[in-house]
Amino acid sequence: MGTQQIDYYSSQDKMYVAADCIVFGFDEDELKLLIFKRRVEPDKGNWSLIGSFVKIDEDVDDATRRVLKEITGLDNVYFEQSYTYGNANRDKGYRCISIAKYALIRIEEYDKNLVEKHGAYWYKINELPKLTLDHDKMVIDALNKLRRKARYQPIGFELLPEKFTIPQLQSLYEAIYQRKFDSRNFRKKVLSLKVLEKLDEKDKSNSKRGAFLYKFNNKNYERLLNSGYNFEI
Amino acid sequence: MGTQQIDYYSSQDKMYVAADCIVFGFDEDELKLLIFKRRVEPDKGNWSLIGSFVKIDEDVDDATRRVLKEITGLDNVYFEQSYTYGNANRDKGYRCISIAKYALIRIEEYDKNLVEKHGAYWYKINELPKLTLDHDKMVIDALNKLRRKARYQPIGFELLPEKFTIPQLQSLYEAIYQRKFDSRNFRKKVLSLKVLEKLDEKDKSNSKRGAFLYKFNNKNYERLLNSGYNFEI
DNA sequence: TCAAAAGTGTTTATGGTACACCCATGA
DNA sequence: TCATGGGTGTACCATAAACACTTTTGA
Repeated sequence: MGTQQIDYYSSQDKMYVAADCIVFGFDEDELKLLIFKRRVEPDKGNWSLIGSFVKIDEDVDDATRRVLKEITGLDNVYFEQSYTYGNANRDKGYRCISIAKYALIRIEEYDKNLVEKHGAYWYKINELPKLTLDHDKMVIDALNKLRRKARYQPIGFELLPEKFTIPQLQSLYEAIYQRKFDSRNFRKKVLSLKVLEKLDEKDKSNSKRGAFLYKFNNKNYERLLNSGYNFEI
Repeated sequence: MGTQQIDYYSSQDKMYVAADCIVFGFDEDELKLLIFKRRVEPDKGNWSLIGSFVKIDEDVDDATRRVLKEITGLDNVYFEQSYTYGNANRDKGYRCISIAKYALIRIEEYDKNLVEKHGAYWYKINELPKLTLDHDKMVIDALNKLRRKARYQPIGFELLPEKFTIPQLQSLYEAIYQRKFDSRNFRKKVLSLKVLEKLDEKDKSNSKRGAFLYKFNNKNYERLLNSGYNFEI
């Protein structure tokens, strides 16, 4: 805050602040979004992102972690801040500012029991139903942020299992950018970054021959980031 | 907001929301930041960004415009959202969430009378004093956002007068990125974008020979953006 | 006439892009 | 044996980077 300290909030009206989460996952070569069918009014039956009001003594990031934990059962979910939506009339009936965060989760780690409990479903990113309020825009914005970020940080790894194959990594990037890449050029590029460690195991779930598994080398990644680079696939 | 509608705000405590502005300007080959010496408690005498609480029925962007208008006397100042700062203890005594915006203004258009009125000063970006609270971090984050954005949008034009020379444009980019560029390569690059229109006038304020003035061609810029590009100087 | 900034071209290096075939294996 | 996905190398082109001298003109 700056120089002004006028009490604008002396009226009865309350300013609500919500941490809303755009939860991306990757599964079966598809980028997916976790959304919820509202089971209470207002807007019962409509699809929505998940979120929660931020408590008065709670960091916004902690509110985000709380929401993600409740929904996915996971601690330490990767998330980044997207935009903050502050139009006075964006919500119905009350003033609510939404601080949007996008999260990336490995679908196979996701606790499936939580789905039914919360009325949650994974939708393919290009088959989404209409969402409530301005949530459609929030998804578009988050996806654009993800795409932009994935260009200069190998963020995509957050969406893959710990061990993954290069064809898997490629199909993830194809899902994020919604276009095909040449497999020779893709492989050349990601290997040139030297952040992948080849393992002795193969994953044979997709082919008879099997594809070598790799894991992500965090130490080399740090080095890469500090030297400043650009993914540019 | 998502599925939860619990009333976390039933206590006396209020959640404040502020629109805080990181105002960049360009002058005499230097990138500058507009900051304020607080003349009231708390934190009297400390340097601070400018901001205001968001009114209950006011869009956050409108609050930003209100602040910028009051400080600079200008309508239609260019601004972008930076981060939202939501730590519970980031402000003193009360809970305040800060939605940070960075603004770019042409210093010569700035109404100098407003400086004294608000206790405002332009500081060179690399000679800033310590700012109050987390405002130092807000400036660093905003500067990084500006740098990143300037790579894929010719955002720098917002900081220059309507008519400007190529050496001026270069020194702006040198101020933003804090490094030198080769003048031949810089000129080649910006002219290749075809968003500059050469005028018949010269600016002789910096040399006897004078440098041709250019203006920014908005139509070509739109075309450029839609075709997707990357400034990459 | 000279100091100081404006303006101009070419060469080299790097990295992106396009492109087609062989390999391994389980069914 | 064959269908399927995994894996490899090369040639070309576009663009970034490095680099030095001439021009203009007011003082």
